[in-house]
Amino acid sequence: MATAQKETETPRQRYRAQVQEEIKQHAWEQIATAGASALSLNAIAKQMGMSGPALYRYYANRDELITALIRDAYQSMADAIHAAAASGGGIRSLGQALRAWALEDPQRYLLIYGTPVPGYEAPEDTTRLANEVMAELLDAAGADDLGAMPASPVQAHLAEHSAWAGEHSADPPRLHRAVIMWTRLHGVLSLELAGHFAGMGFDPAEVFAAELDAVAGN
Amino acid sequence: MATAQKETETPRQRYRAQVQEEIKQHAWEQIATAGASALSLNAIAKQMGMSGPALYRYYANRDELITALIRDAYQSMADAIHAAAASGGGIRSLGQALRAWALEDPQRYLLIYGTPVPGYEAPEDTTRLANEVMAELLDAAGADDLGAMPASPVQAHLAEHSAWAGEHSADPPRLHRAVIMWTRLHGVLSLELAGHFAGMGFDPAEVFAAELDAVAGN
DNA sequence: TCGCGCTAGTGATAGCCTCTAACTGCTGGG
DNA sequence: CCCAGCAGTTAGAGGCTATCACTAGCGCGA
Repeated sequence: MATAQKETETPRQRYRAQVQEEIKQHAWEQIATAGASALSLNAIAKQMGMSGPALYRYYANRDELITALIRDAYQSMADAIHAAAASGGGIRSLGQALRAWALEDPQRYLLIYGTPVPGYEAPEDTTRLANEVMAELLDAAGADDLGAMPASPVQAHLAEHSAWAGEHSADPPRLHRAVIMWTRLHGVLSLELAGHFAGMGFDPAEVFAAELDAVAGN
Repeated sequence: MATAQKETETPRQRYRAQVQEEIKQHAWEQIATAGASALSLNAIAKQMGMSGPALYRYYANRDELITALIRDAYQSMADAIHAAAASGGGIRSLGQALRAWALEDPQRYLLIYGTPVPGYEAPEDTTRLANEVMAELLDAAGADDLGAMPASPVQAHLAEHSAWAGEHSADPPRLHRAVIMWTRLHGVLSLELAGHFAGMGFDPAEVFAAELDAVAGN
């Protein structure tokens, strides 16, 4: 069968994929405890009982491994958002799902939204996944009443540059709500994850929930 | 004079301070072009025409240098905010000043608000500077009409945990406005600096200005 | 089933990095 | 004017990424 060519995996390919997965798992453990900048291929190799250069059979260099991790992080986020959207709780449940996903592994969130390396260019498929997430936000942005979003200059501006919004590109209030949902939730979440609320005593969850309410239009 | 003891700087002290300043300047150049993770003491030493270990006379280790840079970044931000507050343009001019300061050197902003290293603990005086900035936000939060901030659960919660707010700790709407000013502006700004709006076509300045309007109560 | 090609893994090595240790030579304060 | 202390040096340990030349064995095609 001509189509089976793709389905059939040789034992070698299977082994290869398995080892790549194991490498990523060890990498996640390192990142979770010491951050992405401390990730060491050497240390991973030792943990797996093999000697340094062997890893280069599986990832051409450190950047390629990190890129694979970023890809997985995006995928994981998209899955979480998608699941929340599918269960149909509207903006609030989607926002809470995002927060839960971020708190589950802060460094995973920061791998996507943290400090970028100046030269780094995100690969094509991660922007595709980012667009998927935006599409989900746009869908959710229409679930609640949009009457609470009065026309404003920024809506006009967003409507003029709305190629990213796909089918919803002609709905200015919706574009606006999707954008502020993204920026406001990220604002609270990233400050919380970075520990900037640490000494202040209040509960970030309360602020997050309030922002979620504000976005939903209360 | 007993008091002159502190004022008088020996030539050695002066030289020392001067070299420390020069080291920081080279460090900023490196950070601006390649990010904080790529900062190399060795490279700085070579740029200054001296050999590696000499720098350890001035900073005990890499972390101490980075801490000094973070301190300077906080100070610079506090100065910018303070100048904007002093010129009295209210929330909007303060927000625009913050954005201008951040865009002037993105990596400097990210040194404060970017991905933290898990083990890192901010030194005492940076939290003092952070509090200064918050105090400025709290002052500005009262400049415009607070009637646009209806009572809400989060205001009650913030009022219960408001030790960080100093003299304004008994003014729930003001606390709330200061917090959302912080989180919302940071939300837009950090996504812009990290390049997450890159492929979308709209102007981050418009979104930023709209958020500023929303905080001011329009 | 046999043989060979390809692949996984090895050690050696170059070139970075941080940071320590031992040493030298200048300088400025008493 | 002299010597304590400070700046700067070289050497080196131990970490990292990454390349190279090599070996050993798996599994595909004949």
